[in-house]
Amino acid sequence: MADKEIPKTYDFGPTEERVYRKWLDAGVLRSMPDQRSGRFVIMMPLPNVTGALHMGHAMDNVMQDLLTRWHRMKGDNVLWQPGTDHAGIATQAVVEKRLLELEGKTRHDLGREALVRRIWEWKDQNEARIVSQQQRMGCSCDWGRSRFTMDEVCTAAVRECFFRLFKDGLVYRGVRLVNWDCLLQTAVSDDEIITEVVQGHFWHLRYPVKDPKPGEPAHVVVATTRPETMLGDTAVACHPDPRGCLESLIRETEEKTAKASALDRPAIEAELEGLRARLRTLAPHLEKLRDMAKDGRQVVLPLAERPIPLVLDEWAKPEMGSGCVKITPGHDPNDYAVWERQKGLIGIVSILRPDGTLNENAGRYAGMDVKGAREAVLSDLESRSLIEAVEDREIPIGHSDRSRTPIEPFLSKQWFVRMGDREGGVEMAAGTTRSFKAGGLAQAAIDAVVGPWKSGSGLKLEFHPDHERYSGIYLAWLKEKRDWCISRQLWWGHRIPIWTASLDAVQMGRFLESVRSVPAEDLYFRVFDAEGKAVDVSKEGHAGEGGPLEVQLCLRSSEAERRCSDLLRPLGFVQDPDVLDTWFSSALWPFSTLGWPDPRAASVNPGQTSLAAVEGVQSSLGYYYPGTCLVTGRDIITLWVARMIMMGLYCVGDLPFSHCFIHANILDGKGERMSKSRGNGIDPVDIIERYGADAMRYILCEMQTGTQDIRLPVQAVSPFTEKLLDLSKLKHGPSIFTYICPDSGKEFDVLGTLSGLPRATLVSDRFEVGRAFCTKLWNASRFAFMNLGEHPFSPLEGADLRDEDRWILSRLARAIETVTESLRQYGPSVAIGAAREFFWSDLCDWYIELVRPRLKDESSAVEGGARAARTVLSFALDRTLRILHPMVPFITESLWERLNSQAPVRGLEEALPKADFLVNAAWPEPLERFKDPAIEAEFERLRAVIRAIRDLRSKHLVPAKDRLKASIRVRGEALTSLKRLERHIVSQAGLCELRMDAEVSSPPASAAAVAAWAAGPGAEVFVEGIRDLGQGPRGQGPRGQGPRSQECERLGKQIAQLRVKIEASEKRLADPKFTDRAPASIVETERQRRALAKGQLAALEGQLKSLG
RNA sequence: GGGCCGUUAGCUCAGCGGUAGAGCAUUCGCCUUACACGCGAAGGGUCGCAGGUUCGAAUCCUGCACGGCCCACCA
Repeated sequence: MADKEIPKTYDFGPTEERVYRKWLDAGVLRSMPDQRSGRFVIMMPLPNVTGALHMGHAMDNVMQDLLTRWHRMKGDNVLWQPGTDHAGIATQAVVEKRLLELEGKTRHDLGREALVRRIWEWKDQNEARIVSQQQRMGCSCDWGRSRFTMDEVCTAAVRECFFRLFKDGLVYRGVRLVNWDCLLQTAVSDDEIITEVVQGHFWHLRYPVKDPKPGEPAHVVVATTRPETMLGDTAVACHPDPRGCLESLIRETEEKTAKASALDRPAIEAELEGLRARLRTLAPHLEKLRDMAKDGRQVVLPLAERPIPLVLDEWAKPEMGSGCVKITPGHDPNDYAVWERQKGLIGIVSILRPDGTLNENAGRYAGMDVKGAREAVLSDLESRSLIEAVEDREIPIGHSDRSRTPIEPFLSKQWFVRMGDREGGVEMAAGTTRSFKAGGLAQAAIDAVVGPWKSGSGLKLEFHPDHERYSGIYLAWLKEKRDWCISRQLWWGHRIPIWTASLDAVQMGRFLESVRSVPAEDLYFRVFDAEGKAVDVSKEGHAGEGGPLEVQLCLRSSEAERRCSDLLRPLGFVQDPDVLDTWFSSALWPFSTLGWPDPRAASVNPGQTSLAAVEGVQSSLGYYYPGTCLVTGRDIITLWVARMIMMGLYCVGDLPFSHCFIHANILDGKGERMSKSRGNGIDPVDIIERYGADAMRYILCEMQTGTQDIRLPVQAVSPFTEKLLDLSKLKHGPSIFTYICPDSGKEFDVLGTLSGLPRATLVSDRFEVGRAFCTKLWNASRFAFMNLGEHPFSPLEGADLRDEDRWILSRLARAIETVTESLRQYGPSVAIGAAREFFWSDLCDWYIELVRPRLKDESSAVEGGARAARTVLSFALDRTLRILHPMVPFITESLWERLNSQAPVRGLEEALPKADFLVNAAWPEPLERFKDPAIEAEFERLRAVIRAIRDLRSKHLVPAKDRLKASIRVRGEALTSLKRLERHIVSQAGLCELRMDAEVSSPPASAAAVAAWAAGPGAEVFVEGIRDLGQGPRGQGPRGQGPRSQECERLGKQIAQLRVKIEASEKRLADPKFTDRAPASIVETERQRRALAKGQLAALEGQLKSLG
């Protein structure tokens, strides 16, 4: 390929497209089980089909691609499983919202089937966009295995898993207080709630005592932030021992006071005083109430005019409010707990309908929404003088993450997975060769991290890069072992495979009869009586004689469902209308995608890779499970990681992955988390279009330094001026999503949703650096291509290598080692830093400059100079492209093509195996034998000497073309070494003459010679023939002083610094505590340091003197 | 309220017991035929504050301030 064909700048756009297409066409990204034992399996954290990807996803995807590409090059059989998540609630919410906005319809206008069809259409559009974003980033997943959580194969896994859980008694239905989203009308999990603080009030209400006896209070005061819930009150509680409770609190606080710092003391003392006052004034009152409660007395619930009991419960805190608390079990989780303790004494009332309006239990307030009811209740209480006081207060209120509406605690029937331990334990992976016993599901996931347990294949779960920290988050969540509410009252998702019917004795008989004809493994059922107690119908006399019984029947598969439908329909069985929590199907992702429970029967989409075992090839499940690594952000540890581990162990009997790499979150310039809805989210495609995919990947790798979240200052491209505007410094328009362009004064929008305003693209100029790197790589390669000629390979012998060749090979060996080791330790930043350092600072800045003369001078080819230089250069470029490929795959692959065409055979002593594609070329072996600390030290000195001369040139404003005379005073081994490398000093420092000797004297002062201290003890550099500083070509220095006085000032400063250093050093060395206690090596370095500093001081003083 | 994390050069971050580092930005000089998305050189930090441990602390311990995250929650 001729030089002219290489363009001067790297055009990333077309290259990226072409290279990615090439990988796809060649099928190099496909995975297939084979004989290799080295495997690397990553399950992509499935993006939600609803959202387009942002920078956070880009980080996640690039980290996975980095590891995937590295392992592919290492020769592992690699599977990166891509796919998307149906994201039940989020997706349905978006589609419903659009339906309402665009067509003015609700989901009920459409009906279940039609809505679900709409959502499928929506999913198809979005999925395509996500896949295209990932491909543009360079994700090397196996697209031939792409899955969606509602694919047939995933659905089959969901049913199988649910069936097993149900049969094992780990799934149950119960009436519980759940978090209710009144807009979407579904239960949501704790994890889907975000707390927002709002300004609210704290109302103190009076509840009249029913038939007060003499000496008893006429009313009890309770306080609430939600007065409308009083309609659902079923009791008022006070503490069983208010005095004792207060006294022990006072004791605790006294202890705290004793330990408190002076700063905290006043606050604690005030608290203490408050408690003492309560003990004096309130305790007697509370004790009276306690006695009344013991006596079974009641209060009258105002407005409802319903008597409710006064009960004793420790939930009532004597130190707070009035000391009494209203109990609303149907609408408050704490009160619900009180109800569970006191079921015999108090009732439970729900006053809410699923849509958030009040129901008939609310009497005349029925039909009002929460807000309206609150106003009405307050005004009615007010008119009866039942409000004792109102305080302003900030109240944290849980909001649904999806609908942004306040969450109501709501009593409803839901399905749960039992997380806690069970007597006798739980059989994990029952019926398989990997089965084992665990205390419970959560405990199994805990055992995976701590304790002696190991999986059948010897695995434990390990977090990176900070196991201690991240396993802590994981364990803390799991230890609560809270049951997992898996039902959602949505239409989009996996429908719960349970059919229920209420059967009388006769029907039960018919049911049991017909079920007998169904294979036992197809279904499982449980029977409950009216109280929800399990009934064993196999026993005589339990088949519904006492009234109708509820049958919960689980059908194992869609075939079983088809087979049984004729049997069940006549008996009135109906399928549960709810769907499963999205995380239920995501929890199965690591094996549902591989065809569990039966890869042979797993159906895949047309054109996709079969999961079944075929001739000579294992099934995908058998080969790729257990997988290797999960890459994700911190917030997913509890939501997803823990659940995958549990389900992997429960269903398959081994860990879905044994490494969990937690990467940083991306924040904006203000330190806020990046997200589309906040208007600070960057679309990776915008970055790719502006800077290139490799530039983006380069920066993302560089930013992944450890556990620290990363700030990425965000700029808007002004739609008016095209200039980059720093978002954190801009003034907002009327909305927080609009900004004012400072140059034009016009307003723009960053979301693209505010009609009428031009939208600004969000980018970040941090990516400039990545683009610059790619350009540099392009140009260095271009230099190589221009100088390699049609380079035929012939083996090198040791004698062919010159000093600079040996040096760069040693540096290369080190770089390969560091990059490999850093990748192994999940340290992308260190890896890319080492690769960059080698490539830019060693290869480009020095090696290429040093061999330039050899490459230009064909005559030196006779002695092997040019040939060796070309061999080493092509080899170094080959290795550089390899170690960079996982980070910047596109540009390296395209350069690889060119390198292959120009120097198809590369190597040093022997030819290396050829590789047509870099994507699956071998990862570089360590070059142990080329490591040479001695030559590296020599080059360190060489570079220091050259820099010293360049410094002098720069200070004295010597034009680049002027050749100077220099001399170096140096002795011993350093002299020998520098003599050997003399030609490099001459060429790199721009000299015409160089003298080096132990006895070189400084040139006469009249020649305005200057000395500089160079690297290592005892090397002084003098340059002759430069202008006196007082008569520099410009006359004036940058600060308006003469260069001479400026230089004097600089020298003076350095001398002062050195003196301080020497003084400190001497003080330390004079201290026997240091010389006795510190290790000898440290003391020795300190001595050397002092000697060095003294030498430098002498040199600098000499210099200052020569300046006059 | 409980827990976790952070605070190092103007910015973004490394370093985590032995002389304060990188990239960007800044200043100065260069269009030296691979590269001005570049080359050469320079300046810039009492490592949030206060104590303690140590011969020695950015690094370990304690407290405080500020910022962030997670969990629980004030009825």
